[in-house]
Amino acid sequence: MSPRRVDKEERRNEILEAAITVFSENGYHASRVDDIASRAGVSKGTIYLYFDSRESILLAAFDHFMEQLRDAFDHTLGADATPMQRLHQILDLSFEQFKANQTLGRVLFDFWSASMYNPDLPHLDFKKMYGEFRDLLVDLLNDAEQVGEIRVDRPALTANFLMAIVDGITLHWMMDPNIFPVENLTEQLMTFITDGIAVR
Amino acid sequence: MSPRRVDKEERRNEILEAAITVFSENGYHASRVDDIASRAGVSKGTIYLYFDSRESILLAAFDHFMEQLRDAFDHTLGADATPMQRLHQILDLSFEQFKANQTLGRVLFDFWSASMYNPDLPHLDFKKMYGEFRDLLVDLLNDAEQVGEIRVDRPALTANFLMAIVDGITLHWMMDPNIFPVENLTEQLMTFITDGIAVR
Amino acid sequence: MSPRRVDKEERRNEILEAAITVFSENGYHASRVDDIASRAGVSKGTIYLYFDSRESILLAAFDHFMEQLRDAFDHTLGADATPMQRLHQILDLSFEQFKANQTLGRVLFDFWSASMYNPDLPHLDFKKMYGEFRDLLVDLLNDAEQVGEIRVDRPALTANFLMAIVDGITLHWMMDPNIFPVENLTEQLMTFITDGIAVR
Amino acid sequence: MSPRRVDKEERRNEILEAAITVFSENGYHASRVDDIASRAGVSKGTIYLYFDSRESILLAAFDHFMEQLRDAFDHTLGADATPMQRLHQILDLSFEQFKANQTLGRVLFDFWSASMYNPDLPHLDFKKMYGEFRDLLVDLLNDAEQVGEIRVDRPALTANFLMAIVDGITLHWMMDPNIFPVENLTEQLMTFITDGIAVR
DNA sequence: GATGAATGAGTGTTCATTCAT
DNA sequence: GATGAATGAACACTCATTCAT
Repeated sequence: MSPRRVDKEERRNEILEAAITVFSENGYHASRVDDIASRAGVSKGTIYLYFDSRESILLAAFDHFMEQLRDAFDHTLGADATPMQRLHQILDLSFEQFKANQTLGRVLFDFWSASMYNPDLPHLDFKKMYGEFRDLLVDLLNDAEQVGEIRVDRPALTANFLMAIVDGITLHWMMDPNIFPVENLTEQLMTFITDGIAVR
Repeated sequence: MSPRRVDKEERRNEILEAAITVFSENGYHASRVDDIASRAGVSKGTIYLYFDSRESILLAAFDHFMEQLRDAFDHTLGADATPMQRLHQILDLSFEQFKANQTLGRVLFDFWSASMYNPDLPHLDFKKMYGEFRDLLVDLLNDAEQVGEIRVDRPALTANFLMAIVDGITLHWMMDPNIFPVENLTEQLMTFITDGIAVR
Repeated sequence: MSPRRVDKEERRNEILEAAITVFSENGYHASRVDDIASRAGVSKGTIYLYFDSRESILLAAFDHFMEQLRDAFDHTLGADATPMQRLHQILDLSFEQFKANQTLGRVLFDFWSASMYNPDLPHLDFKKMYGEFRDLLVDLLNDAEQVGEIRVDRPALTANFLMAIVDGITLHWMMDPNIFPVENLTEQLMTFITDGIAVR
Repeated sequence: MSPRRVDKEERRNEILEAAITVFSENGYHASRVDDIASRAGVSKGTIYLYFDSRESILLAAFDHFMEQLRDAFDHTLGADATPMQRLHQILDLSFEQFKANQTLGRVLFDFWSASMYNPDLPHLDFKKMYGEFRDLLVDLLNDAEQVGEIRVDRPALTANFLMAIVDGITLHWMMDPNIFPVENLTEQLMTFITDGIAVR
C-alpha cells in the first residue's frame, strides 16, 4: 500500500537478480552470501531481511525463473497459429530463453542438481513443472494430430522425448556453444522431429 | 618379513567406489571426506594416502566412469550388425549403464556441473568425451546412409541431436524414474528417431 | 542508527598485542590461532577479519616491532649530544627495548628464524633493517672520528661488530637474564668497545 | 660387541646426519619425519627404532653438534701458544665451524629457539654449554693478564662480551654472508677487541 | 530498516606415531 | 630389524547466520 511496500519488493528483486548473476558465474555452491550482498550493493545483514537463508535465495530464484518462463510462454503462445507452428514457437522460445539468458540456464542446472539430492525441497518442484509442460505439449500434439499435421501413437512419450531433447540440447549448448547452429536450430530440430532419418 | 602389504590399486578402488556411492547419495558438494572414509571403512588420513584432495577423488571418479563406459562400448559394439542395429545397441547400452548404475549417473551430473564452472579442469573434459562420441556416431550414421538404412544431410548435427536426446532422457529419468517405459525405451526412441512424427 | 561500530585499527592492535604475547610465551610455531583469539578475547573468526593468515600476524608483529624501535630511536636521538654520547644512547635504547619488552625480543628471534628459512618473505626484511641501522652507525662513527672522539679504519666493519655484539648480548640475555649486569651494562660495553682489553 | 652393534650405532648416525641436513635446509619446524627418513634412505618406521620422537632427534643433533665442537676445540687448543694466541685460535675455530658447516649453524639456531621456549628441555642445556665456555674463556683471560698480554677488570663480563660478539657475528653472517670479510675476520675482530676504538 | 562486526561450528588437510607383517 | 600402511588428533581457515547499534 505505502510506497515503502513497493520498495521492499523492489529491493528483494534486486537481491534476487544479484544472486542469480552470482550463481550463474560461480555456481550455487561457490557463491557466497558476501558476493551476493556486494553485487546487490547491500550489506550482508540486509540479505537476511529479505531471505531466510542462502538456500531460500536459491528457491526464490527458481520461482523467479519459472515465472519468467511462464510469462514468456503466455506472451508468445496466444497467437492464431497451427499446433505445429506453436510447437515451433515453443522450441524457439526455450532456446531463446537460454541464449538470451545463459545466466538462468546455468542456475537452472544447479536447481536441478539441488532437487535431485533433496527430492523434498518443496519449492524446487521439477516434477510438477515438467508435468505441466508435458500436459501442454500433449495437448498440442493431440491438436496437431486432430488437424492432420502429425500422427502420434503415444503423445505423452513423444512429449517426454521433446522435453528431453530440448533440455539435452540446452545442456550441451551450455557446455560448448559451438556445436549447434545459432540461426536455424529450431528449424533443423523441427525437421529432425517431424521427418526422422529413415529413408523413404 | 614383509610389512603390512596391501594391493594399493585395490584399496584405491575401494575408496573410489565408496566415494562414488557417497557422491551419488549426497552430491559432491555435500559429501565429506569423513563420509567417504567411513563408508570405505578407513580413517580419514588413509584417504590422503591414495588421493591428493577431495577434488582429485571427483576427477578420479570421472575417469573411472569414462573407463567403464568405454569398456561397455568396446564389449558390445564389436558385433557384425548393421549400422542402425549398432546404433540401437549404443542407445540400449547408454540407458542400461544408467539404469544399472544410477550412482554413476548422479555423479556424472556433478561432474558436468563442476566442469561447467571450472572449464579448465583438465580431467573433466566433457568436450573431448562428447567429441569422441560424436565422431563415433557420425561414422555410424554415414555407414548407415551408405548401406541405405537412413538418409542424413548433416550427420554431425544429427549426432548432436542423438546425444542430446539420450542425455536429456537420462536427466529426466534420474529426476523421475517413471516417465519413461522401462522395457522398450530404446525401441520407442529408435522409432521416434527414424520415423519422425510427420504424417505420411 | 549506526551499526555496531568499532575502531578497527584499535581492535587490530589488540589482536596484535595478544598475538605478540602468545608468540613470546610459546614461540610462533607453538602458537595457535585459537590461543591468540582467546588471549585477545575474541573468537577465532574475528582474527581473520583483521588478518589474512596466521603468518600475516607474524609479519604484522614484525612491522609493529620495527615501528616501535624506530619511534624509540627518533624520540631519543634528536638531542644535542656528541656522537659517542649518541652511540651510548643507542646501545642503551636497544637494551632497554628488550629489557622492557622481552616479549618482542623473543618474537624477534622467531622472525629471524623465519626469515632465515624463507629469505623471500618480503616483510621480514632483516637485511634492509640492518642495512639502515648500519648506515646510521657508520655516520655516527664517522662523526665521532671527525670530532676526534674515536679513530676508525673501517667504519662499516666496526658498525657490524657493534650490531653483532648488541644482538649477541640480547640473545644471551634472553637465554639467561643473569649473566649481564642490569645497571650499567651500557657503560661496561662502551668501555669494552672504546678501550679494548690490550695493556697500555 | 657383535658386528650388529656397530651397525646400529652407524645407522643411528646416518639418520642423525640426514636429520641435521634436513633441519638446516628447512628449519626444524618445517622438517618432516618423512623427509628425514627418505634423506637417510630408510623407512619412516625405522626412524622410531633409533629415536623416540621427532624432538628427540633434535636433542640428539644438539649433542652431536656439541661433541663436534668439543672435539674441534680439543684438537686445536692443546698447542703451546700464548693465551691470546689461543683466544685467536678459539675465535678462528668458531668461525670456521660455521663457515665449514653452515648446516649446523642454522640448526643451532633452532636449538636455541627451542630451548628458549622449553627451558626445561634437559638436553638442550645452553646455559651449561655457555657456562663451560665462559669458564674456559675466563681462564684464558686470566692467564693472559698474568702474562701481561691484556688487562681485565671483570673477566667474566669480558668473556660474556666475547661470546656475545662471536654469536652475534655468526647470526648476522648466516643472514647475509657478505657483511663480514671472509679472509681475516678473526684478525680484525682481535684488533677490535684488544685495541678498542678510542683515540690514544 | 540497515549495518557490519562478531561468532563458532564445520571441514579439508597434515603428519607424528604405531604396529601388523 | 625393517617396513610402510594406517591412524586420528590437531589445526588453519571459511562462511552462514546473528544481533547490538
